[in-house]
Amino acid sequence: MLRNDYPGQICSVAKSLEVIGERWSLLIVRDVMNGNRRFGEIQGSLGVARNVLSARLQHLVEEGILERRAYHENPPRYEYFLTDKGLDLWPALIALLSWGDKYSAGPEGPPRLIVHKECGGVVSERGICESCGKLLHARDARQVAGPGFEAALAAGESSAD
Amino acid sequence: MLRNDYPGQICSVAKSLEVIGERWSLLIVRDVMNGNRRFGEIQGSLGVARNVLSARLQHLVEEGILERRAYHENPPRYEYFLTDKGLDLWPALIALLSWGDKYSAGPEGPPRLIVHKECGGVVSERGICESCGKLLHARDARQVAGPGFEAALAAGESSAD
DNA sequence: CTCACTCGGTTGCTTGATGCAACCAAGTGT
DNA sequence: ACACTTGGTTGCATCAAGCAACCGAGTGAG
Repeated sequence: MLRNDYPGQICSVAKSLEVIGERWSLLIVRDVMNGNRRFGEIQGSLGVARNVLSARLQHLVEEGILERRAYHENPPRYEYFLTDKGLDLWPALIALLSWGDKYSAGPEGPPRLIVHKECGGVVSERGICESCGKLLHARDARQVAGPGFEAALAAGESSAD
Repeated sequence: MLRNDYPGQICSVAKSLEVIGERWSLLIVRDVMNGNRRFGEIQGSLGVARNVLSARLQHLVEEGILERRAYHENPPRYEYFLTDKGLDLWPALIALLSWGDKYSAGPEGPPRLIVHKECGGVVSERGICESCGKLLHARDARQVAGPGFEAALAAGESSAD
């Protein structure tokens, strides 16, 4: 039995986890969403083992979540981009980010904030702009350093952005 | 290095995944949310190995996501309940469910639907009732069989509810 | 009173995934 | 000519997951 399947489950949560539930997969998607597109960038940012990253990227491409495009021929050099299917993982990432912020952030506040590109408002747990009230999608928002960023840095964690 | 940590990551997504990113953890939370509270029920529903389930339940209790209560003394028998921290994972589960529905459901439609208890409306990807427009939380909704349920059953998957 | 069964696990073994370091191929820079 | 970069692959050691067997304390059937 493979590691990444949950046999006999009817729930779509299980289906989702079969695709992006493996260790590192969701963090790779998040990394690409934040602009890290190349093998070396992602590897450096996450600290994931290179063989594992290679396997995950291949899997995510097969699943239609990432797309691999050559930015240089000979020697071939590639960049990874999110497809619409990959971008649709944004609400799940936002939900996990918010949960982590709520229960793991230090007293300084969350290390990262998601802001609405258009109006600069902070994006809520449900992916709604707290300033203008719009329901957002992946392309409408970007990540910036939050109030707890410096503290997290000082705690010996790498910048990785 | 432990399996469940992502060292050097400042992002709260990584923090969340350190807690609920291990295989089976999120499905256990979902199972308890759906009313499976006992070891045997969860084990039968998920088909997870008993030693792994034991380890995950213990971990989730330590993390304050589940609470273990005795419903019978001598021999001790326990039930697991979600804490507020556990219930707060609902938006993330909804997001993953919706993503799975969108990309893995058959032509019949999703196998499960989340409905608003109060008005019976279907709950959207962001945990908002499509009927009355309210922003919902875990206790406001419940899971029911969806249009694709029978098809999923016929596809040889277990009922597990 | 005994035997089978339930419930909530634990233990031991096997298999498979992950982490790490070394290596490689095709350029580029100095 | 030699080191460095990029995007990997390969081999090996370790750790986690799956499986089956077992256990302790009751409960129900005959």
